[in-house]
Amino acid sequence: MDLEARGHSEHPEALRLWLRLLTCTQLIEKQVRTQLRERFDTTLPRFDLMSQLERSPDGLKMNELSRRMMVTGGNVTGITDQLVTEGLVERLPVEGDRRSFRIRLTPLGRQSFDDMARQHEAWIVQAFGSLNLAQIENLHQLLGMVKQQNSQVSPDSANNPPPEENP
Amino acid sequence: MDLEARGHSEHPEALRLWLRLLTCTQLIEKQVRTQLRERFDTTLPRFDLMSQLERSPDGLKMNELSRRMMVTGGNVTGITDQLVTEGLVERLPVEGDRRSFRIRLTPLGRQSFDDMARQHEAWIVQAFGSLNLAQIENLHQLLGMVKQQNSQVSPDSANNPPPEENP
DNA sequence: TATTGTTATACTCTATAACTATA
DNA sequence: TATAGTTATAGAGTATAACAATA
Repeated sequence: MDLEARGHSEHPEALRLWLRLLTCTQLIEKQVRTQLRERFDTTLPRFDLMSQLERSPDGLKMNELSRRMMVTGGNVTGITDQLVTEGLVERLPVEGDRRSFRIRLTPLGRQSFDDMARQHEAWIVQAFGSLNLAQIENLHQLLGMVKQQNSQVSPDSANNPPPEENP
Repeated sequence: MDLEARGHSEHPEALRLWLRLLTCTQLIEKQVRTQLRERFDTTLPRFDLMSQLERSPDGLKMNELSRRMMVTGGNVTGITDQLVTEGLVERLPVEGDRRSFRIRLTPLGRQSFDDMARQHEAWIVQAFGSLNLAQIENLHQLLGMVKQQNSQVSPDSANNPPPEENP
């Protein structure tokens, strides 16, 4: 766990910050992936897709899911296929465009997601348990500036609208 | 790019922070991976392995590399094999234990890494370009608390020493 | 017996590009 | 001609477990 050994520059502040950011994310992400696998026999991308749908009761189109999850369309098809097979999501027609679908959580999928989300939140609260509320909000605000900067220079920024903030 | 839609709790501060942290890391990591591939025909784990070695002129043993890179031993063997084939790193004997090797950068590997590291730093400076120095150090310090918290509860914390800080 | 490292294997995730159907 | 989604493929990345050599 010494990713931060990568810092070696003469102006190392940004580099050190990046390595620490990466270390923190990997530590937490590894825990989340392990728990999702062991407790719910699922994966982070599957959980991610379901959580996108949880916020959109009317469903989302494939290309919208692809944009939000930051992966290409073929992958969304694959993950969606799995979840459809398990009865957790469904493809619904879009009136007026027979090429498109709305992907939506089924009642079973919503129940399943709610169970996972409750546990997931507890893991995350634990992960940030050493910070008080002011520190959490300070971090959130600073990372907001980082997010904005890197959304603008993202490789396909020409096609994508800027990232949306949620209330 | 709406990973943050995953926040849905009634006590959402930690969750929102996590989703933003994940988004920021993914945005920057995607850029770094793409650049490493396009400009240097290499990958992040290869770069990571070389950067670990760059800080240890006498080399590192396989299990130490495995620990620092947070991946299992078999993977380190595979990446090391690639880099040995390309003449970038070498396996040297460890006196007193014929089971072990020291993995070390070759002169060619050091030169290659220095080239990449220079570019890499520029990408990272750009990624955090919207923050001033005080904000960078503030972020670094707050994430230090997160790192410490999650190193302690890491799945194999029984075997691993706590994370090391670099000067 | 325990440890170091390797090999073999399988699976998830990903991007790319060709393809089908519809607009 | 363009767009929405699928299929096919290849490769990265990872974990697991069995294995060999040495301690």
